[in-house]
Amino acid sequence: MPHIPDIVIGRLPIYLRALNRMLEDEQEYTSSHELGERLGISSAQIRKDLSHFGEFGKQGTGYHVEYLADQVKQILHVDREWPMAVVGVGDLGHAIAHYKGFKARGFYVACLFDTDPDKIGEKLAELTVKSIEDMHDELQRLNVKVAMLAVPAKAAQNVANLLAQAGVRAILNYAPITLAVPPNVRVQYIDPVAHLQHMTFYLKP
Amino acid sequence: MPHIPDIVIGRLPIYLRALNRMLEDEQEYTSSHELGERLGISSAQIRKDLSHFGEFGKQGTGYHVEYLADQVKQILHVDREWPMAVVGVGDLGHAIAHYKGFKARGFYVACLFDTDPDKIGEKLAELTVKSIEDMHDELQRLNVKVAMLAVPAKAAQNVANLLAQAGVRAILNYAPITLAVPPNVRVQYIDPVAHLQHMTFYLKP
DNA sequence: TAGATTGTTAATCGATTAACAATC
DNA sequence: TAGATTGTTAATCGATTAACAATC
Repeated sequence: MPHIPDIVIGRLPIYLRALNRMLEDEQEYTSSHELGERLGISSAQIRKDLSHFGEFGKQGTGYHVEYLADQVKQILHVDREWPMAVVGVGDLGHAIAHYKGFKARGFYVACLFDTDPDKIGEKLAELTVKSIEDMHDELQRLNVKVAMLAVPAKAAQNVANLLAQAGVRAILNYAPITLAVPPNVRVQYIDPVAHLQHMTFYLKP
Repeated sequence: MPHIPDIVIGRLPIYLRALNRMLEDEQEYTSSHELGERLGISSAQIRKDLSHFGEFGKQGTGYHVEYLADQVKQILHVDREWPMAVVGVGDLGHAIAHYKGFKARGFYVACLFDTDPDKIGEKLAELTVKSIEDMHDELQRLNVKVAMLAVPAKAAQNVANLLAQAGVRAILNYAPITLAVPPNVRVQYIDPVAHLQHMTFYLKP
């Protein structure tokens, strides 16, 4: 597996999402054409993307949905359940902690942190909110490599530093700010307002 | 303004985010180099992107932060406040309804909808949750063109159809499913798990 | 066998970058 | 003036698509 473009990796979760949907509908086989049609992507791109990782289809019949889903899960390393930390238990942190959809897709919330003394000690989705002070030790103890960052923008960079120091390697950042992190740490951004602004460009007022 | 690549539009909100940050820090001027360094983007790309829309800088001194921010806001049509509908008031819908960050960036939540009779009538952030049955009329009345979709995956496509029929032109979809919509409706996706899976690819287990 | 669909190659398309004259 | 930085052009780089032999 040499030199796979990051943009290809970014599409695999989308493919997996569609495959899971087909599995729910008890569909046994699919094709690059069908998958492409559903996702608004060309069939050629889907075949090319998958070809980076192996040969998963059969001429004439296409792809076995369950088999392909299993393969993509392996490729993305979500054929297991990654423990995650959630930092910041405001409204968003609560919603994340209660969300039921992680397990089926390779993750679970293993611990919660906040700085607010009123929140520390709070019970939430079978977990107790801990202080940021205890974060380093807890992350090491639970072997947490993945974190979701749901704190105010002002606090985000500082928390990111602490996470990196504690060995976290992947941060999903909900704060509307670009983070600076060491090269061995990956960051992905969730900024709903940025998506909204992207769309209003095309809206004639 | 002919033929501007969509990928360029997608970066403008990121630029705007950084400019707002600089404004908060009372920084008067910036350069494509500084902006690029902060965002992990080349300075050439930033200059090229902006050049699609006009000439906003001065040789030698760079860009006036406030002026550029105002221009980008105009380009994205967020020099106003767009009323939004939120459909689905579960944990996520609650978090969205309570979120304070929309106004400053060009949006506000104007109405809330759900199908659950237990939730209809509930007061939430100064708004009353309405039935999906009333959605069409309410959206027309409030002239809502933008919606956030926070319902379960199973219900999402159906709600998207209703939104499109009611004249909504931009949908921010939190359900982990690709939607089929008429060509005059734009959709953006927020799938946190997809981002997590993107990152675990690079994590050696 | 005939029809369908893969995986792959080569061609096309589009985006990013490097370089620099213009100029504040 | 000297230094800095823009906007733009042309070159480079990379991603997407079209086409098709292979084959189920």
